[in-house]
Amino acid sequence: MGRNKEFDTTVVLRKAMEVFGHYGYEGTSLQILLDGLGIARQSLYDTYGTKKDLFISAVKHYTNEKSAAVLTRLDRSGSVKAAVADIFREIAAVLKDEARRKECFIMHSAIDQVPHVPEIAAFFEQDASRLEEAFYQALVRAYEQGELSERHSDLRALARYLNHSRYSLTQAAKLTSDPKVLDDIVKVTLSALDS
Amino acid sequence: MGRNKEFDTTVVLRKAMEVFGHYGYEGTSLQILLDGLGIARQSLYDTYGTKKDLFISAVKHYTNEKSAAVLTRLDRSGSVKAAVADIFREIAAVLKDEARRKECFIMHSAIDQVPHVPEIAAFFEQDASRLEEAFYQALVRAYEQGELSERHSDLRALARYLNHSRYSLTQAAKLTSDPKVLDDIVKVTLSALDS
DNA sequence: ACAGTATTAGACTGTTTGGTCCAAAAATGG
DNA sequence: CCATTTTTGGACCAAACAGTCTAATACTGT
Repeated sequence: MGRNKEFDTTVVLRKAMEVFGHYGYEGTSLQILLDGLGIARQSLYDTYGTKKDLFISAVKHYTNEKSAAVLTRLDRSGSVKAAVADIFREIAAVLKDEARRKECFIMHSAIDQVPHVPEIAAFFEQDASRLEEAFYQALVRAYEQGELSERHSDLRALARYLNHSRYSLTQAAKLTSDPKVLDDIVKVTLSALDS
Repeated sequence: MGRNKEFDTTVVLRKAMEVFGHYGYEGTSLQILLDGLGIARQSLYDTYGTKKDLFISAVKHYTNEKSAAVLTRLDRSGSVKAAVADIFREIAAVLKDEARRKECFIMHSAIDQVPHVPEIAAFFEQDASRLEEAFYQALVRAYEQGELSERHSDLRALARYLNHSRYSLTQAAKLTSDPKVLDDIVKVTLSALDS
């Protein structure tokens, strides 16, 4: 019994990503936040807790979603190089889409808060090691399948590089609105796997 | 005549980079800023103007310094690949140095402000195109010197990639304190120039 | 000594901040 | 109808904010 929630909490969470991504965590005043979410002050506090709580929830939700997509693709059998190419081209596609790119910028605000919010620091550390390991295992499989040449001696370094490059594309997107630049960066990034 | 300035304005500017780099632009209160700079409130306003003015000055000073170093190395005759390797290994060295890395993080705060401070946006746009062009010209020379193989057909893309990678290393440093990870990323990044 | 400038600490101001509280309206299931 | 819950807007608060101003002190070249 009682009234039902009127808004979809994950839809609002997505709006929070956009707002925090645009203004940064500290740059987002409560008023800006509420305007962006389209809900009332009390609804925010009842549903998500404080501004910081909402921020952490949004960061985690965003990261989990993106990481899950990467893990899924890497776990598919078949060409690993094709899977990695898929992953990066998908990221580029999102960053070139005026509507979908907005929420990605919460990543930038989140990295900003790493030194000040231990919970976010710990979360990113765990996520990064999980992803690095997934890339590494995929690269081992690629090697066994004969997809890599003797040029790729250090698969650990390659795994770290791929995971880092994933994040850094968002930064590039914030600095340029030219889709060609993003495509160029992805193209050269992927060439690290060429023979 | 009259009393002389007691503090070196570029030394204080460097401290500003560290403070803004650590707390972000919005996250830096005037009190934190003054404590970090070690000067009085009035000295700040007399010497640099408002908080935003100081921030812009610090960003420009940092960027100009780093860009000049890159341009100098690229303009040297001799191996271009060696010059590029030098540039990236120097960046990694700074980011691994607990003392020198701090001021680099102002870059992150600066990118944060790109959508909100037109002066910074314009400045970065100009700086990026200048650097991209320098990398491109260097790569053309490398090609003419026989340093590149037929694998490197798109020198424009390679130039954009190198310039982007330069920035992105700072982001990587903010996410990990493991120097090995930075070395790995640099190693693979440079392998984009291998035959 | 003197005029000019720099430095400092602190008072002060009007605004904005994140967060709480309240009360009334609206929806829900029993 | 009724108890329960959500939603909403606005009142409210103490704290923090950026920036200005003042007044006293310290240094400098003439």
